[in-house]
Amino acid sequence: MNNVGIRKVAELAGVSTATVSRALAGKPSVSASTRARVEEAAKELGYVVSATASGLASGRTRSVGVMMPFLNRWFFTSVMSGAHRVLNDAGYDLTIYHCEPNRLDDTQGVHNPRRERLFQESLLRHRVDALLLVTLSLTTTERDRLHALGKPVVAIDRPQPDIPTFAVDNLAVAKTAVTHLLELGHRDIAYAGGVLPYDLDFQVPVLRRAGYDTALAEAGLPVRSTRVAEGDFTSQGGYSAAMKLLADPHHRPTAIFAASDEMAYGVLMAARELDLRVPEDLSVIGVDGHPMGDLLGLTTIDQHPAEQGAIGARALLVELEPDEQHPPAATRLPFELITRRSTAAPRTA
Amino acid sequence: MNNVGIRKVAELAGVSTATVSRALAGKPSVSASTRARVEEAAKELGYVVSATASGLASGRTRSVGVMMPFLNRWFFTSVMSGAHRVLNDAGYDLTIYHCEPNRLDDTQGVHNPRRERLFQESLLRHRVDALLLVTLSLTTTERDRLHALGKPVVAIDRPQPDIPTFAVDNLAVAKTAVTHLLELGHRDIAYAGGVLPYDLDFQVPVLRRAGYDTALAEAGLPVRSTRVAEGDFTSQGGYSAAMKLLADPHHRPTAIFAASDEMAYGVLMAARELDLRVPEDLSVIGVDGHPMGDLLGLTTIDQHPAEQGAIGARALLVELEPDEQHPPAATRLPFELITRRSTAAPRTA
DNA sequence: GCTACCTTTGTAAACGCTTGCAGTCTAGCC
DNA sequence: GGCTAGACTGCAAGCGTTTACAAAGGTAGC
Repeated sequence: MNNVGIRKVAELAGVSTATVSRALAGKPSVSASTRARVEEAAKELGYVVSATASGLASGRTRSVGVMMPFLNRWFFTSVMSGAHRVLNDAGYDLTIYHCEPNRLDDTQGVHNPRRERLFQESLLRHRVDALLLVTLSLTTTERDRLHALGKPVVAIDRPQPDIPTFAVDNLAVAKTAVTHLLELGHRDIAYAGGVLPYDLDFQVPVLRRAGYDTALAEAGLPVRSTRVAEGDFTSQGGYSAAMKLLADPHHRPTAIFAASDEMAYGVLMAARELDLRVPEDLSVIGVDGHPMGDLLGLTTIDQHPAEQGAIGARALLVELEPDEQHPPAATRLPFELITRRSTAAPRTA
Repeated sequence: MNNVGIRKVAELAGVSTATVSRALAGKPSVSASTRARVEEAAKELGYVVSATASGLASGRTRSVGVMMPFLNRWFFTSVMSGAHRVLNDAGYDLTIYHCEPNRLDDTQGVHNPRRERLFQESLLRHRVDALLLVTLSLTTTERDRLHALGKPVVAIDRPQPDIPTFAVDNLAVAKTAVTHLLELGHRDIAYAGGVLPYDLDFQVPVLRRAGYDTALAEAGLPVRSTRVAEGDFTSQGGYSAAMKLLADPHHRPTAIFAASDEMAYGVLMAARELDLRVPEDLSVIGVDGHPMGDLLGLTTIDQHPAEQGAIGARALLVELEPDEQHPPAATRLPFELITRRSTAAPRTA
């Protein structure tokens, strides 16, 4: 394949392979002149360290695994994208592990062969130095296996016991959204909550729901069950939730807080279908920062998913490269209210 | 880390490491009883072959690289997702390479350090056994470097010289879309074409445009420049293209063929903003099979992106494992007209 | 001028598998 | 019964780096 090995470089540079290795790895104990000579030789021969050989000898692969429940949904891939940028710039490759969701309608200990193989085989191959979990719920067994790997692990968006997690303060996010609506004068605000069909512990939706409840309570407003509906985290889910919330033409909420932007799109569809104008008849606010929100004029809480991935990645780098100087890690993730056309004061206010 | 090596398994099973290796690799020259004993020993010890060691010794990493210009756009990640399923089931991991687009507004030979590093370093590390290129335009130099790797390479969606490519027949896709509109009775059909801001050779949009032209020509209709507009492949792009196409209130097309579903969403927005009802005042058809199309009632040509990824992956597997029995590879990719609410006969028909 | 120490480099032993080659054993054949 | 082919298995040499340790060459202090 690549017939240029470290030996040829060593020969050309007139040093030993050990020195080549040290020079190319940026080790300090190499004189400037030697390092220069080695680098030039390497460039001339087009030499690049073999990942497998280096990995075997050093025990480090310079590769990080990203585990996610969905490989083609915007939020998850945005996180991945942000992580990729950071890790790649630090010289790491990304390997993706698809951790298939355990569906709610399955029994807890359901036998999912792919997922099982992931934890019992793939991860044990030690192809990666560290793992980034994106919005994942793990069983105790799975968490144990992860810890047994003895590698840095960081979770994004969904806290896991014993795993450092980076997530926005979902309660605060929800409160911000609802408060925005309250400040516009809304008093009858509904919540289109997200249910992950695969989620075993509901963190995100529960917290957002709690934020909704809290904000209403603080405003002295009641939380009514007819003002809460659920759907999965897609526009379809948002649509069906909205259809429920808006079912009674004589008693409709004046605003809907949707647990994600894609759900909010569904709410917009529903409103349109019911001939409700947004924001005149109904205000809508979402969460995420999905790119189509701009065009649709959707007010949202942007939680900067790519930035979340980047932050998680930096946290891993801190552990992977303790010598390096790292900027202090942000622990509380930023979010931001973006006001667009879909929210306004209620007509009857 | 993982202190169970092949030697312990060999001891426990009472055989040599060579036999363990062969048994676990599924080589034929191992007796059934020995194989069983080895497998049991491995399971008991929780032994899994080390990826690096195996890779170094055998020269094969059991990992495939996926190169894409965008890491968080639906089409690309759907392809990746389909490929992942197939490859993972075959025992391969996926490593992602972000090949940053060379933007159109750059000079051709633009110096993009990340992209350069990808071709001059990352790929040379031989971390993967094969490569899947998703909608990528490469320079000659880059293609040469790829070939120099001596590894199986397959491209999806955008033909590259000397690289086996799997793509839908974009001309036929466009013709199907336009023909659908013609059959509904439309005679004034516009094209909201996609421009990839990064694309250097325009394959997809050009072919779709050609299909549009052909279908019109076959129907004896003229192609007018005022009926063609371009935007990037996003809903924003579709929106601005549609705003141009629909600018003259007295002379509007009765239908718009958008080069992607996301663009079609933008067209729908534009129509709505102009108080045009869909499909009464304007029919809209897209291409892709994006999941939100269902809710939006968008007629589209589904090109099954995940299936494209799967097909590309299978093609790689054929080359990676010549011994195995493989089903014959599909070469022409399937697509499918999905009729929904956004298209109907024109009112004036 | 001698010692002690630091910097830089080389030597060679891993790292944990895979695989060509050779050897053993069994069974079939004449 | 001797011979051969074939089926298994083991031996040991890599695979291409990294890195602990040793060695060499300076430098500075006294």
